[in-house]
Amino acid sequence: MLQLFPLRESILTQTDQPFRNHLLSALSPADLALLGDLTPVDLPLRQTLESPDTTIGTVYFIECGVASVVSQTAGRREIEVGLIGPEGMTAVSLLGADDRSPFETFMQVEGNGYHMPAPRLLQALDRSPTLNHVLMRYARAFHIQVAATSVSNGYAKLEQRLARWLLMVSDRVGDSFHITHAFLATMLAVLRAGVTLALQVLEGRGLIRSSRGNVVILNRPGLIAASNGAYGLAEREQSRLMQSQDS
Amino acid sequence: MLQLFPLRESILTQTDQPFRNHLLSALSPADLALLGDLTPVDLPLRQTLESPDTTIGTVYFIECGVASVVSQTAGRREIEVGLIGPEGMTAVSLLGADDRSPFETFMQVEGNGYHMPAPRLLQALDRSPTLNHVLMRYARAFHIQVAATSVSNGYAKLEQRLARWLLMVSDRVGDSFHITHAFLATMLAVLRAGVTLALQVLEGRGLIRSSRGNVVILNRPGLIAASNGAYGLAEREQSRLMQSQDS
DNA sequence: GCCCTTGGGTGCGTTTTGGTACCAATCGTT
DNA sequence: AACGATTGGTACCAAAACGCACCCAAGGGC
Repeated sequence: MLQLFPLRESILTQTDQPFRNHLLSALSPADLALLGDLTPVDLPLRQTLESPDTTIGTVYFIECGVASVVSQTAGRREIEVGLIGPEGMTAVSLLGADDRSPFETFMQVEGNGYHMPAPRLLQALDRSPTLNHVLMRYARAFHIQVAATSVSNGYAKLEQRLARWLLMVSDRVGDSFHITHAFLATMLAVLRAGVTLALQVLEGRGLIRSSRGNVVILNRPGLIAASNGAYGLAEREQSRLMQSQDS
Repeated sequence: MLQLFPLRESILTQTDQPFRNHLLSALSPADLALLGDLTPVDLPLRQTLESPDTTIGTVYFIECGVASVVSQTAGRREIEVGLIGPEGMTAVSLLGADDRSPFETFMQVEGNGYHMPAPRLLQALDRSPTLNHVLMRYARAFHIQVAATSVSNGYAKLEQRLARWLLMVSDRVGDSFHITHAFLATMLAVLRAGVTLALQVLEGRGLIRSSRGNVVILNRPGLIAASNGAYGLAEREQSRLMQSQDS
């Protein structure tokens, strides 16, 4: 059977890899050397990793935690367009021949990772086709994720979108994590009260457990079913795109 | 003042450029030569340009018309994730180190363009950094457009999303075009009746004129206002990304 | 002309979500 | 222990969208 969640598996399994970040651990020693000094950093809640319309100076590789890529809408509201965890990196713009992004990226679930100067990454990309390939494939997976979010926003009900979001986060940080209803509401661009209701429904079905500021995933297949197809596409594609470099 | 719609302007203005496609007309003679035989093709309504989960064999450069990139959702419904016109090309996946896409691309407003074999494009990309740069910047603009669609799907009302869609199409084919309510409903993943209502509202305000199978944009600034911020971001970014190669 | 297909307009009840407000529970701090 | 801030639960009404169903109108082909 096709392994659909290599991301999830590797996060939950203790490995002897030096890196928990999938990109870093997929790179050859030569490519890692090209990246140079990867500085370890703590990534506390709400820390900004990338500011809108600003030249990107620093690239982050997340080892643990989740960052959200959000758009500021006209009405000052925010909405999430993408989500980054240990499977990826920030600064995907740099892989698209751009030096900035109209979106903001900040930590949604605290953790840690590495960072490095953006120019150094560009230099390394220029010199190593293999590095380029690995990161490019990740960028591709990220773009598909964004498209899948668009689809989800377009036709899925709140409850289904919520289920998808919880699954995506649990893929990246495990089955238990800290998150508030208000934060969730912002990311999904819905009312906080609506999130409360939807969480209660999911909890009523035994799919999750929710206490003050925390969510625990209890029944993953059930949650996937509850997402009604909203969850899955991006994850299959991510898996497909990463396979070539895992083998 | 910053020219926000170079795309639109160049479509409406008769030029002596050999190509109406922005990418092709931005390429140097050397890069064009590298692409080799660009075959002219008519692109009738509903013609498939790219099939989901299938190796991409052909790349299309649209000269006139609009193609939709759509996702097939769980319930067999379709929803648009992106839109391609004379500013761009299909097969953006190829620029992301991928050979396929989970989405389908087909003509939404008929027109014509050029096509070429995908392997030839890959070869050319490999040989010309300048070609690579131009197409990469377009891919970047496209990805931002997809993200903007996600935002629009997430928080905008039907009427605003509709206004955005009409504006995006008019940017690409001019102020009058053929489209049915049912098609619009599918693209926006809403009920056909809802589209009828929303079109009537827009028409009532004198922003458009809608007759059987046709829409005419009458008041562009008004429509932009009606989109309530849903339209604009992707277009500004497109403009920014294309500037470097226009100069 | 006539039929038939396609596209558009409308009505109505239901479901979902938005908007707003207010209260209760929990937590950290003083 | 007391307090304030954060977080979660709930209620109520309005707006929006869904899901049907049904009819009308415009065009095309015969």
